[in-house]
This record gives sequence, C-alpha cells and structure tokens, in this order.
Amino acid sequence: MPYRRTENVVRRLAARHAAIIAAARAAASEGGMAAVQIVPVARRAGIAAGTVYRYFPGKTDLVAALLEGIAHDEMAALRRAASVAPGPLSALAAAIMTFAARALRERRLTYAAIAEPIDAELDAVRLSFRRALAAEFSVRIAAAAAGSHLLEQDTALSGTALLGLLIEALVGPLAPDAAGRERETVQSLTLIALRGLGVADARARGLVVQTTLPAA
Amino acid sequence: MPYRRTENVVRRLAARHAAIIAAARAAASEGGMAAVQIVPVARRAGIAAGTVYRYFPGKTDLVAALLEGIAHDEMAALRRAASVAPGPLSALAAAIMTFAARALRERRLTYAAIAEPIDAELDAVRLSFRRALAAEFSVRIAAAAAGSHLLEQDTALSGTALLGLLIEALVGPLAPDAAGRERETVQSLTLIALRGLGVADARARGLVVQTTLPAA
DNA sequence: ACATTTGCTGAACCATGGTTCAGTTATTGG
DNA sequence: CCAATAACTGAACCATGGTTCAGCAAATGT
Repeated sequence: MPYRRTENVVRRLAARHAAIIAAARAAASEGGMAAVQIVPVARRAGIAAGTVYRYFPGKTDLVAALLEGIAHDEMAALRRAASVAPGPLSALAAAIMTFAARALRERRLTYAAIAEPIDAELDAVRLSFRRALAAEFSVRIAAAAAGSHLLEQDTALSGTALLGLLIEALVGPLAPDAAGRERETVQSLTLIALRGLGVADARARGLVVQTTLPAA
Repeated sequence: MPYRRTENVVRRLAARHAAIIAAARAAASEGGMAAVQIVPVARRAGIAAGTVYRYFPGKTDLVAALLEGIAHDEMAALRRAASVAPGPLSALAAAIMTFAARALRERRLTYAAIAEPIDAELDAVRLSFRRALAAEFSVRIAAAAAGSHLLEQDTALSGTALLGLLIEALVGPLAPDAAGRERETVQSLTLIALRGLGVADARARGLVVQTTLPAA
C-alpha cells in the first residue's frame, strides 16, 4: 500500500497552512476583515478555493487562527518590552508605548484584529484578544498602584479605558494621520494615559522620554 | 381627478415613516446593527417588507436616517449640558459626564451607533457622528486650555482619545457591567479623563462632584 | 357608487460569498 | 510503470438577506 505521507509532503502542507494564514493577514491588512474572503485569500495563496477547506474546517477557523497569531505576537511584544523595564511604573509605560508604536505601524491590521466585528462565533476570539490586552494593562496598573506609583483605582475599568483611548486615537477610523509624527503621537498619548492613571505630569514626561521602543 | 393626498393621509405617512425608524432603533437596541434587517423591522413596524421601500430608497438610507436621529439627539444633549455650566472646564466635565451617563443608559444602541461597522456607504454616516462627538470634545478641550484651565495639547488627538476611552470602558464589548454603579463608573472615568487632559487630581474631583447630570 | 390614483402586500427574484464534491493530478512503495 | 492513496481544482450549490413588482386594498372628489 503506497503513499506514506513523507517528510517532504508534511513540510509542503505546513508551508501551505502558513501561506493561507499569511494571505488572510495580508488581505486584512489591506482591506480590513471584509476583505478576508475565501476565494481571494485562496488566489493570493496560489491555491483553489476548495483547497482551503483541507486546511481549515471553515472560514471561522481560518480567521480564528489569524487572530490568534496576531494576538500571540502582540502580547509577546508587550511582555518583552515590559520585562526589561526597571520598575512597575516604567513597565506600564513601556507596555503602553510598545502597543502604541506597533499599532501605528500596522494601523489597518490592528484595527481589523481588535475592533472590527465579524460574526458571532468569531467575536469570542476577537474578544479574548481584546480582553488579554486590557488585562495586561490592568495588571501593570495594579502593580504600579501597589508600589504607590499611582493612585488606587478600579484597575479593570482603567485598563479597559486605556485600551480604548489608544485604539481610538491610533487606529480607529478617525485617528489623526500620524505619518511622520509617530514618535510624538505615541508620546502624547502615553502622557495623557499616565496622567489619567494618576502620575504627576512631570514624572510622566520623564518616563515617556526614558522609555525606548523596540525596533520591531 | 380624485385622490388629492389629503392632510389625513400625510399624517399617516409621516407616522409610518417614524414608526419604521423607531422599529429599526428598537432592533438595533436589542440585537445590534446585525439585527436591523428589512423583514424583521417591517414586521415590527406592522407593515410588509415591500412597504419599507415606499419610505426609503434602500436599507442604507433607512439606517442613515436612524443614525442621524441618534446623533442629533446625542449632540443636543451634550450641548445642553455644557451650556448651563459656569465655565469652560466645567462645560467640558459636563459634556463628558453627560455622554457617559447616556451611553451607559443605552449601552447596546450606543455601541451600535458609534462603533459597529456596517457597510462602506454607511460608514460615512457613522463616521460623521463619531467625528461630531470627538470634535465636540476637542472644542471644549481647546476652550478650557485657552483659559489656562488645562495644559496646551493637540486637541484633535486628545478629543479622539477621550471618545475612545469612554466608548471602550462604557459600551464596548468588554466594558465592565456597571449595573447599580452607574454614577460611580461615570465619575471614575471622568476623573481619569480630566486628569489625562491635565487637570490636577484635587480640582478634577471637585468638578466631578459638582457636575449634576440631566435626568434624561 | 364610481373612476382614479396612491399605498400596501408578500412571494419571487437576485447578489454575495461560504461550502461541497466529482473529476483530475501528484506522490509514494513495489 | 503501476496501484493506491492523498491532495487539488473550480464550477455548482446553498444560505442569507436586500430588492422588485404584479395584484390588491384604501382613499378621494364627483
């Protein structure tokens, strides 16, 4: 009985799986979630529409994989940035600025992944990304507050508010065009955010200037 | 030549026009924009699907009318609240708190009207609502800054950020449930917002406590 | 009551986009 | 090269939901 799925084939299959997700990501990056359609994505990946269904049970699963990938990368970048900071308040600033800088670099994709509703099933996945981001902020706010670096507060509420502030001003449909002024925009928003959470203006300015952003 | 469209008929037509929009509004309020579908809306309004097309050229126009109505009400409420305030900073606080309180009262509808994408054509209308809200905040921020009540800043950016903060923390999908704590939630967020814009903590607390919200 | 015009009905129609599947091609061990 | 199995193709299929329209009902002035 011939055809033993060989190593070579396994590699090609894995590459295709990745290629499909990459194609979906590119589509979302260009045209938002509405552009993530089976036939165009398949064409972009260089395969037929039907073939997509050999890799994903349905569109929902494909988009879920896409969102999970983005969420994974984003959370990792946030944690990495925060982990090298000298203290909890600095870590909070680093997380905020890293998110902001990355969002600005991939406006459309970030908006698609975080804010654009799709269907009921996928909302759960998108929501969990959003929740992870807000939770990350909430935890860092709580840590900083515990060290008396900022005011006591409802950290769930402020984490959520912080996320909304950043999304709307950076990647939302009426976010001002920041081309050429990315650094300044990120700093202004971080300043607003830190002050809002209870950091004195002077101190906040210091943090914003000190924090360096990762290149990628 | 009989049938001269009489006053009586005109009244019924106007009533129906309003009933259709009201039905659409109720649908959006219950199930978000996805629930605003011609057949269900028509049924809710007590008419046949086809009849909707005697009042609106297409679904787009119906939803546009719905959004414009909501936007009109909302902007009027904001301006009314701000107009009775004693000074520009107080007016800003009043606008923020009024928006927050009203949004909390109609969470789903507010989310649907402000944040839920629909189709490309309608996005323009939804965007103009969003832009009007952000602009209202921006103008009040600028007025307060001009009177040296808060720091100089990019008012377009902070107005947008403020709107995002409020939306996300109040009506977004991961806004914490505020049932029974509406007043406290509104106050906490207003505090964060005012501090973020550069009002000292003590002063901001004073404003938040002083500002009274309209009953409706 | 009647002619005339408008308004209403709702099932049929259509466009969009996800999903299926019979037919074809590719890969492997012997 | 051949048998066997998996992978791929793409046009047909289907579900959803907006839109149309032929037939019917209601309103009006004489």
